[in-house]
Amino acid sequence: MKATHLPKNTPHDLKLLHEQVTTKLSQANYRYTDNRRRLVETLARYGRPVTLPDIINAEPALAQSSIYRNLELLENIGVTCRIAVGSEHAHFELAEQLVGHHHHLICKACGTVQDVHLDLQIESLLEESLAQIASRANFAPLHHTLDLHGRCADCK
Amino acid sequence: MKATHLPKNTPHDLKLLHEQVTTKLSQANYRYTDNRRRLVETLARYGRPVTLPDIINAEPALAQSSIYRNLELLENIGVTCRIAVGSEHAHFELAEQLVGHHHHLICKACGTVQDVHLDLQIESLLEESLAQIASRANFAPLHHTLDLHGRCADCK
DNA sequence: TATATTATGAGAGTGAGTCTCATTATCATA
DNA sequence: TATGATAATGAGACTCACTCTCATAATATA
Repeated sequence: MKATHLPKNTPHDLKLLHEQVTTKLSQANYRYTDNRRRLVETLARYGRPVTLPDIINAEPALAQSSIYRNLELLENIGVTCRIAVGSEHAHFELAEQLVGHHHHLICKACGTVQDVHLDLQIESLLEESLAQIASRANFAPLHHTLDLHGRCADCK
Repeated sequence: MKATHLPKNTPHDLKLLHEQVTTKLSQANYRYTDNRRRLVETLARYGRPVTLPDIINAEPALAQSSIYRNLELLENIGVTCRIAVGSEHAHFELAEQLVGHHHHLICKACGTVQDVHLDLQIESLLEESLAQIASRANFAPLHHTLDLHGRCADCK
């Protein structure tokens, strides 16, 4: 029962991931092409938000335009997620509905983003508090993001 | 003692704000030019993160290149802050050391960003928890950001 | 006032991301 | 397994937020 929300990138997990993506794609009448498999697998292997150069570096055969196109398509069906961390490149990772809710450590120096998990207790307190804030502002909340900015182990 | 961290945009507060900015600028050997005053005042008046078009809309006489240049300069001395919310334009607001620590409600539809404040108790719990996470990851934390994404009162 | 320094604005330049369109791959049905 | 319809791909043109350049203008100090 521990950390079932963490991607482990073992063959078994990859198979499960592919099954989930297959379902989501077919429900939306899309095909799980080789390009899309490689893209999803690359994101799973990195296990953290990556930029387009990161993806191309891992899969040089993929065309830039196809990657962007597929990242958008996959985002629309809840497989992928795009995050803006302020660096020149956007970052992409697997959606929370696949890898679980989490937060980010963002390095101001090298731009690398790392996934972390908040204590469940504080997480629920936080959600409660945010729900209150939202209702006070007449705001319809969808999800929250919590980022810790600083310097990573390599850069500090 | 209530909400002293909130900008109120009254003449008195503006005067105080200008004094603080004057100090910061002169400490860094910069001049508080008319352009910079107008920029700071515009940000104060909006009271929420705004885009470059927003600024030009409020102060059409300011040149685009000067605004960007000054926003960067002001950010470097802790007057201004740039945030990436994922929309096409970056957002800018007064730095937390001037207007206090706060968080954002981000509207997925219109892109507007609104400032909100978290319960002090939860805020400190959160900070504690983040400090733990950081030390575990050997990460040197500087500050955190917490955004609630959804639809604002006008768009929902 | 003279001179050095800083700030400004117009517009050229950069580059991440998007769009186009001709080609290729895949599906459904006979 | 052919055949036509649809979906996906890739190369490169294009967009546009943002940055850079450089000549001019404003300000400070002597």
